[in-house]
Amino acid sequence: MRYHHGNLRAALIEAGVGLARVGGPDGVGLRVATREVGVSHNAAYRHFADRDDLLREVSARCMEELGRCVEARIAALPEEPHAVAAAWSRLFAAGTAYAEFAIAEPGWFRTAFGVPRTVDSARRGLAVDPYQMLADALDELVSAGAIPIERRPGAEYAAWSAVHGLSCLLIDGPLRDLPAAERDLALGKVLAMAIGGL
Amino acid sequence: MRYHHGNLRAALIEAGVGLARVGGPDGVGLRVATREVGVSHNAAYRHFADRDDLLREVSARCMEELGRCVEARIAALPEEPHAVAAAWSRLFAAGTAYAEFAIAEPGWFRTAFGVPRTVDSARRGLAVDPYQMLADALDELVSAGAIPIERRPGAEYAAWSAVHGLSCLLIDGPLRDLPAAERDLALGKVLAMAIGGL
DNA sequence: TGTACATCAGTGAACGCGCGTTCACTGATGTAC
DNA sequence: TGTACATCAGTGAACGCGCGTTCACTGATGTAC
Repeated sequence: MRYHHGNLRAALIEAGVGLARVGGPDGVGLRVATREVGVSHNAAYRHFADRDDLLREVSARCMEELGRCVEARIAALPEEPHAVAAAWSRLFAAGTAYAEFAIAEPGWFRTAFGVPRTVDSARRGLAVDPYQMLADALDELVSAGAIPIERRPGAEYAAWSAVHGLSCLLIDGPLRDLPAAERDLALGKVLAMAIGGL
Repeated sequence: MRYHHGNLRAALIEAGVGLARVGGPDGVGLRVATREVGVSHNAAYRHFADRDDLLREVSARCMEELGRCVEARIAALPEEPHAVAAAWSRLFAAGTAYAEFAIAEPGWFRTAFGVPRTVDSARRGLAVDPYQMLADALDELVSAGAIPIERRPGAEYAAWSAVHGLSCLLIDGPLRDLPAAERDLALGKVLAMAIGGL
């Protein structure tokens, strides 16, 4: 370890992401992150104003991680010539990936959403933005004629809420211990409702 | 303050509920609760195994608080002779009350859902159970013929997820700073989707 | 090409905080005789 | 009706933890002359 680390800021964020994975937002601390990187605990203050500053950065990375998951699932979709069917299956894939991410990586999921950031900072500059991907899929449905345009405003709230809510209930809430089969039923129901209700 | 408090357990839970209201689950501690009640910090160990024990109890109270809110809203509904319409409007009222509770009392809402409890302990013995109230409303819709019975299984997951997800996004998530008007639009959309999708 | 010096990025010790938890204790209560 | 004693519900001091943050510092880097 050189005296001048060279990339300490990035290293601390990466360490923070690792901590968030295990312990959620509460698991991200300055001392533990610097320890992990192998640097004295207040070297961090050269790169972050305070602990919250680091945490916000980590939270943004977690959000991106989620975005990448959704993106990958959509990219893996088979060719679908019919535009409407393609848009629906993109929406379906996005919802599935979202919920599965929450179950597979609850720490990241909690960190992505459980940290106070302004709407601006929450989305500006994100490499991949799950909310934007959802909005895009809905726009495609409208332009393909599958959804009447007058139902479009606010539709992303509805779709997002449904999938997000299930995710929350499954990882933190009363549905935490649902057996996997029941979980899949619930996910199917949620997606069917979201799609049927649009 | 008598040496023997007489009802310390209940007093500590009540203090905990007050702390949760302000600070969410993290705001509930043994020391701060005992301080609030005016008793030495480890008198609590006569009544709770540890901090988590208190927190679980407080969490259950928060869940009941939510249940009472939903219940009150339903009880305040005007007479509606048509059974189907009555059931729909009960469902609508429940969803509205749920989201409004989350916005009005985010600390309680987070404490109700953010504390690890088994499915059993999360619901057994609750004076009022929001989940049960939702399931009841759905059952009524089925028995009134408004929902075909084959769509009933899992429907509570879908409806619950939608409203719960919106609540989470509004209090902790990226929709935190949504202006009130936009918030109402979102709630309307979510409820319309939930109802349309069932 | 070498040297002086400003600037930057780390170090290490220390402070103070609030927390959960344990210990040995003491004051109050109720019950058996 | 009174007394001895077990039981219960509190007290107060202490331990140890990890945290965020501040301080004065020193080693490394790069730039002007």
